[in-house]
Amino acid sequence: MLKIRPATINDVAARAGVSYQTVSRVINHHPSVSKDALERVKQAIEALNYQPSNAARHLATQRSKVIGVISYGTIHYGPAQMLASLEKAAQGSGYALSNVNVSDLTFEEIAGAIQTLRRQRVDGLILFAPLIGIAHTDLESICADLPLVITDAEPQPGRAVASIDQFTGGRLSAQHLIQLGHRQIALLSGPLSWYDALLRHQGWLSALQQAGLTPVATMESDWTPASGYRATAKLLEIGTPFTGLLVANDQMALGALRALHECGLQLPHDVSVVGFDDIPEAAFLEPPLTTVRQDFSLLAQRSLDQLKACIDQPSAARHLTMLVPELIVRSSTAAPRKP
Amino acid sequence: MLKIRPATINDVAARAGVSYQTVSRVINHHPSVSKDALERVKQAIEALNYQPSNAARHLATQRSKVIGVISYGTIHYGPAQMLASLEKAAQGSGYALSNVNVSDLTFEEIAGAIQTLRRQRVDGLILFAPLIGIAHTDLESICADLPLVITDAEPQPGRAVASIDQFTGGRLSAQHLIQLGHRQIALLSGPLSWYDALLRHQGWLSALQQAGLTPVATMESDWTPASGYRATAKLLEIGTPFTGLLVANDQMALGALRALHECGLQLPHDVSVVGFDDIPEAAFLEPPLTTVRQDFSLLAQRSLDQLKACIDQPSAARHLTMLVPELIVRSSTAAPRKP
DNA sequence: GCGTATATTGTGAACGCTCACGGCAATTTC
DNA sequence: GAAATTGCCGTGAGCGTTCACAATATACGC
Repeated sequence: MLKIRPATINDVAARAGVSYQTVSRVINHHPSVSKDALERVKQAIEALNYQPSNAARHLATQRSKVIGVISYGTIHYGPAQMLASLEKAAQGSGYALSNVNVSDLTFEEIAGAIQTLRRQRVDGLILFAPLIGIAHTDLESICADLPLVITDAEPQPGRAVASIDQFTGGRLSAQHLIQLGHRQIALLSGPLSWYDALLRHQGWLSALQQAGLTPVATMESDWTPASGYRATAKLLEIGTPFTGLLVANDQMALGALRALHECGLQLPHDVSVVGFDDIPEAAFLEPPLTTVRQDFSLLAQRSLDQLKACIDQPSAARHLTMLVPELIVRSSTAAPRKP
Repeated sequence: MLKIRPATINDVAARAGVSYQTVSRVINHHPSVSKDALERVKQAIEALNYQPSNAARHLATQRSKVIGVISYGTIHYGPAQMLASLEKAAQGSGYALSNVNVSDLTFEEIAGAIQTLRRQRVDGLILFAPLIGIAHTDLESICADLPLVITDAEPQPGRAVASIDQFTGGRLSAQHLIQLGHRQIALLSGPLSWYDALLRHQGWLSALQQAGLTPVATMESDWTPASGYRATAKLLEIGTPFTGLLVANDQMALGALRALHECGLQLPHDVSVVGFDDIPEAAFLEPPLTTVRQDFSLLAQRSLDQLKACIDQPSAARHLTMLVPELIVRSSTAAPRKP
């Protein structure tokens, strides 16, 4: 397999008996090409299996047609969904995606990712990472000149943001338990360094407060089933009385379910549990999990739309898109057993 | 935000008072640059926040430093893992990744994806898609000139392949049930158009056959918990007698578990279930799931290593890397209840 | 002090494409 | 029938970088 150079615009031109410019016109669908030339060029393209070089186009047009994504934790359900959806959406509108997954949420990592994407001269950036603890002025300093959409992070004045309203999501799940009659509610948060984990937590607190309640316990875990299991086991061990458990994602809820089972508790009669995400597994857990569903596919589409708007009209006002999540009631929640 | 052109090598050269070539030497770590010039150039780079343009480099060097990935079903656990691992591995060795996720396993889709990646002049291709039904001669015809590693598809003579040995994985799980004493075993496969689903299935059959058994039932589902639930419910409905259930992935196993629970069956005493994948949830199901673990991170690394070898020494012999999966025994399997 | 080796630097061309412009027919206009 | 318009096509330059080569400066040997 000796490396054969791909055909160039000149090869096509020579074969079709026209100038390279005419070929360029054809591949860019420029109208002023004669029927005859068009046909010859098309045949030559076909015969040589010619594909225009993105790199050369990029250099000539100063647009890379690539958008950069900075993501975090793509092994988790939500981010993985989002990424897949973004890719699909980008494909549909002629952009390629370049993803950099940061392994730590430090400023250095983010800055490094931005450098990487800068080398690719991405036309815009979608920041899909929880950015707590990273000063937005710092962020501003390294990508002031890049069209940027922030997703899953704190809204900033003047910044385009597309997000799912995690606060409302948290409120919805807490209100659900409250309406069922629960008064002793424990909270199992995700890592509060994640912006969405924090917002869900705040949403819970807001709803509880409104009902005149305070949580009987508050725990923080790391999104994994194992951590949810440990936290719940601990809660049971120290004998905290609770009839409702709000969990920040379905995977941790799964761990919690397991801990509750092992303790011989009946769900939902002894304890009601609400998750978050509606992973495909949620409906098939024991019992099927009441949870909050987020539409990642729509979020991806909106983020991309906003970014394209930023790219095309750099002067246009940035706005804020908020998608409201949806409560999915299944069998892991019910009215508390009468004492 | 008016679009400011990023600094070029010439800007840096002018600022440092050297020629552009010297700057090129600095960014490529060429030795013959004087201490003095090196320092000045470095400062200028810093001051201008200069990043070399990948596109221009690509054009000049004829290497894009991008590797293309064609993937399928990245919303599922395995592919998502693989993709994340690949990206990490690529980052570590100076390559960027360009992923195209095909939504159908038709030749047209694959060909289209390859066209897209050709435009990017990827240095190599990792085909991470089950390719049953796609003639390898067809594949050969569209990417004979591209370094290619096939993962998760049928090995081809002369093609580099890195794969997890799904057949052995299937055998392992079946042997486990057989050793426990099960004789009535039902099979719940993934879509047999996926190469790995097929191999797992064949692995099961091979082990059963070796023990002189035939499956009491064979079903095919679509990887989702919902499909696993439906298939198992049907199995129970028609009264098939079985004590062991082999399932092609953990998500379907989850659905199966649910169906068994609903029927009032005790696990593992009435029925033993073995899954596949070892998703993070598996250890926390009710009961914790016996399953087969695949090391995607290692697979990604090996695939990339092979691809780099293909790129660097086009004439070297291709070989076949097979990773052996591991049986993880938990509580969803036990000896069958004595009749 | 002169030729020669060595270290450092600069110049021209090329990579594959698009953009701005200019040229030439064929057609239209008066 | 000359001038203006239109449709189609080609030429030159440039995008930001690297490569091959040439040029200069410095050091060394005798």
